[in-house]
Amino acid sequence: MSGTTGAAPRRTRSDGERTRRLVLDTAVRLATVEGLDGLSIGTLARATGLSKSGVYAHFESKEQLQLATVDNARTLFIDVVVAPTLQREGLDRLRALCDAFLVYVEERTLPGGCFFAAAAAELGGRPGPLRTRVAANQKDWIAVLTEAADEAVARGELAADTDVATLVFELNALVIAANTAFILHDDPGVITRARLAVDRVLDAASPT
Amino acid sequence: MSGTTGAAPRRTRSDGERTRRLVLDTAVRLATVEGLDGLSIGTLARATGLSKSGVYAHFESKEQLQLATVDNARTLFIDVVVAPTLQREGLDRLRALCDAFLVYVEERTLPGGCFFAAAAAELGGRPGPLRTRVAANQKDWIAVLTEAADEAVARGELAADTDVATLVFELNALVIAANTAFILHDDPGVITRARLAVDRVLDAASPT
DNA sequence: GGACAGTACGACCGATCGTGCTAACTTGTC
DNA sequence: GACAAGTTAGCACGATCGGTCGTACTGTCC
Repeated sequence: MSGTTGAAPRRTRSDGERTRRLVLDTAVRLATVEGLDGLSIGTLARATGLSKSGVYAHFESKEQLQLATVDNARTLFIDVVVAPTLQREGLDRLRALCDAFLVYVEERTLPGGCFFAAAAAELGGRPGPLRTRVAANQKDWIAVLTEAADEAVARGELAADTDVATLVFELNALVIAANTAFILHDDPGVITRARLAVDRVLDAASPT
Repeated sequence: MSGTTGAAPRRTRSDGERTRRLVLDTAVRLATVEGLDGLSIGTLARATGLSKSGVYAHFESKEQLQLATVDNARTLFIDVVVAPTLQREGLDRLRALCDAFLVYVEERTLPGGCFFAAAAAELGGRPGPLRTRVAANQKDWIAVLTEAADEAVARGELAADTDVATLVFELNALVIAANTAFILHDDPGVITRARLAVDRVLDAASPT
């Protein structure tokens, strides 16, 4: 049906970057539901309204697309969760980080919950560049939490003998578990429970 | 190469059930790495040495195979994690449950870690019979933990005013986070850290 | 005003996907 | 020894997979 007649809207040159971002933003959203591997070029093309090769033109391979998707998810995570807490410090910031993560989940910023929680579970057992990059991002997140916790200890807002690594492990476990349960059971109550648990953990580490 | 000559070993009639179990056991192991959706009939055939139709003969559809795989994973989980703690009671049993789970992860009983952790992350955002069944199993696990914790409170091994639901949420979060981190980073240290955190949480809830 | 890099399309490739159908062969029952 | 039931393999299907190719159009630079 679509003849060779040029009735279609013409593309300007700078539309390339915009299209690339559209593809990657769509990829991040889709990947939280279908998984990074379940995400197919065809699905991505349909979701963006492009043709398969139109999508493919921006990436040299599917793996490159997946890597770019991870990077895009990182940017989004930083914007939504980390950046808003940058002007806070110490314990205040630590609480803000946990809360921002829970808001990011409960507001369904991404349809399938936290991108990195999904990616970590999917790629965990499969060595390769993708897993490496996801793991690095996860470590960065732990480092952000650790930095805030260390600062809280230095300021005397948490007990001086606090085992920061274990504390951070606990906090991360709580918010990730909230993400999983929220997505799996569609139950907003688990977010509330996670907030309660975060408070309890931080209170337990408060200086005597 | 394989001609029509019947040189292959003949199967006895009761081999059907055995083959079905072989397929399902293989499916559980593979699913922790490839995901329940990433698992394909062809891969499963290759891994078991059967032909594609030989695998398929035991199930009416791929979804039925997936559901049977979930049920098989449930049986394995009960055998490995829950059953060994049945003769214990109260706080002792609660500790044993957490520890058994961590052993189940650290010994790589399944190559991709806990089956249900992987399945929950994969199917979370996708409503359907599969997600429903996975969610039900997850609730059962929480119920097992809750039962032990309630008993511990009743026996006075945990403080009478313990918020059992939040405590169980915390314990589950810790062991699941250990699973994810262990698989993602190949780091046995996180198991140790999780044990530490479990002890801390339980100690914090001990009666005054 | 060409040359050129960028952008997007449709057609197509071999491989694999889930799923049927049929045939060969085994075992247990009569 | 015939026969039903069960078990597995072979083969083929339409669809979709990741990926390539040739083509047409765009804006930019010389």
